[in-house]
Amino acid sequence: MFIFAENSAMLDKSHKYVSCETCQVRKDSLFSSFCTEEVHQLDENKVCSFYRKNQPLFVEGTFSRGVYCINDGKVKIFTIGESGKEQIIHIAKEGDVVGFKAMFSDDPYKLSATTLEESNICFIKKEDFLSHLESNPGLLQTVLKELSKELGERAVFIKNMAQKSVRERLATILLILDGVYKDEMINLSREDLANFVGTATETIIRLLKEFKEEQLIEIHVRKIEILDRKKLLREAGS
Amino acid sequence: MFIFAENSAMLDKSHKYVSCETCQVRKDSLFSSFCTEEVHQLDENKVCSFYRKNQPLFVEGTFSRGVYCINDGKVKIFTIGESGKEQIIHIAKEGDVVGFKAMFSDDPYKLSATTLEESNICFIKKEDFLSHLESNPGLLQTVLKELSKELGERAVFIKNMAQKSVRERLATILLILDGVYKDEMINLSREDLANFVGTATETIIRLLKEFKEEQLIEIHVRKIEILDRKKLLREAGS
DNA sequence: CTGAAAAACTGATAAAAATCATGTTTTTTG
DNA sequence: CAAAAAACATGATTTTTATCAGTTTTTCAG
Repeated sequence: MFIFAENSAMLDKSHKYVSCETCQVRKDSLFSSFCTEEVHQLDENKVCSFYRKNQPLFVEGTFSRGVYCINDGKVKIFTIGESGKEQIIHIAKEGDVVGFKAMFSDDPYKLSATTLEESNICFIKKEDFLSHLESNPGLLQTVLKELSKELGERAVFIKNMAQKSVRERLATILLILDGVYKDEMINLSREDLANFVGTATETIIRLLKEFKEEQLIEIHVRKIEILDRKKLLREAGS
Repeated sequence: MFIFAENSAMLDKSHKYVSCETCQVRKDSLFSSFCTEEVHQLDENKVCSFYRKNQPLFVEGTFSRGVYCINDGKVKIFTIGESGKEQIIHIAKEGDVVGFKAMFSDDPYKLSATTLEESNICFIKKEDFLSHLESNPGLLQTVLKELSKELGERAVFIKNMAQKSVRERLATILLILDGVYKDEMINLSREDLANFVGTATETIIRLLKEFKEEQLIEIHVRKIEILDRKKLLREAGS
């Protein structure tokens, strides 16, 4: 009975208790510089929730009420085009804080965020986040740095879309995903991959087959294992 | 004689004296919230220079020493791909402050900036800008808002590159340039246009001809006049 | 004012990738 | 557990856009 309960708890993240004090991923999050007192404050005011796969955190066009701190799981950040096709801009993982860019303007979200797998995510109210930002110059510094970093990343993304072939872009994105999924295997649908690379699903399927034949990757049903990072980097053309 | 001198001065921006106090474009710049004292301080420490066409303000890979405030002129912000082809990310105009994103990380510039025409541009040292930022919460607010706005714009740019045809992208970019060049005609080389839209120069030339035949634009040698913004917006597909 | 260089333009061809149609697995769910 | 749905896969075809190889026009320095 207890063994069942334990197993169940291991699979079902909804029962996992998360305190900011002991949260392992906080160490390399926006909140890494927080002192004990601040962590305590964060802990008191946050709301931690379990998200099923494909649950939205926020939707473009709505207004920000706070930020989301991912304790466990993956979240795709995307925008929807005229035709209804998603364009994935970024994939956030454990330790990432999501949705704080929308808080500095009075404009609604320009992007949507949806979980890619079962996730544990804490919500911090806008007012709490902003008050931390005011009282903690370190946090402000980190936020400015992060904004600047993302601006750079998006410029590179634009250049890649403009100048690289689909094959090169897929290689590039696979390497990015390798960093996101770390020791796990990449676990994205072909459609999501296509919406990240900016191409058709069929093209992704064909190219993955090519990469597999060239021993750059291995495919386990739907999960992708990177076999040869060096060659893949060469394929990425940069 | 005097008439000649006057005409010459009107064409030659190098002799135009610019004080922050009277600078017309400061009103809608990052520094719009500055009080008299702050404007005075800005004025004392800035260095105002004349730039010829195609002069670089900064080059990717080098380190930031301060920010550039465009009093008059246009500046392209771009990054260079593997093949040496530029990808233009943004075109800055009078009143824009350029290069401040690179100041919040210790990383080198990820983008380059070069004048597109004769320009008057003031330089503000990193330390001066940062000290203003520290003492003026309004400036910080504006900076955060600007960073957030640009992040949104780049996400839209990525989506456009991924999901729109070259024709739609050209229409989109022409409308953006219409805003940049305001009452003037758009004055960009076909190559720069191609590097902004993310396509080949020949394709741009052919599409401009189409747009001209469809009475959306008029071409005066190299300058482009927008005739029908409404139709162009429809062509842009959003 | 002129000649060389740069930019703009044109047409033909090739390559890349989208689209469409259809079949096969895999996953989800009652 | 079986049926339905969703995701994955493959082949044929079409469209878009890049590339190449020129010509003409414009710009600019001397």
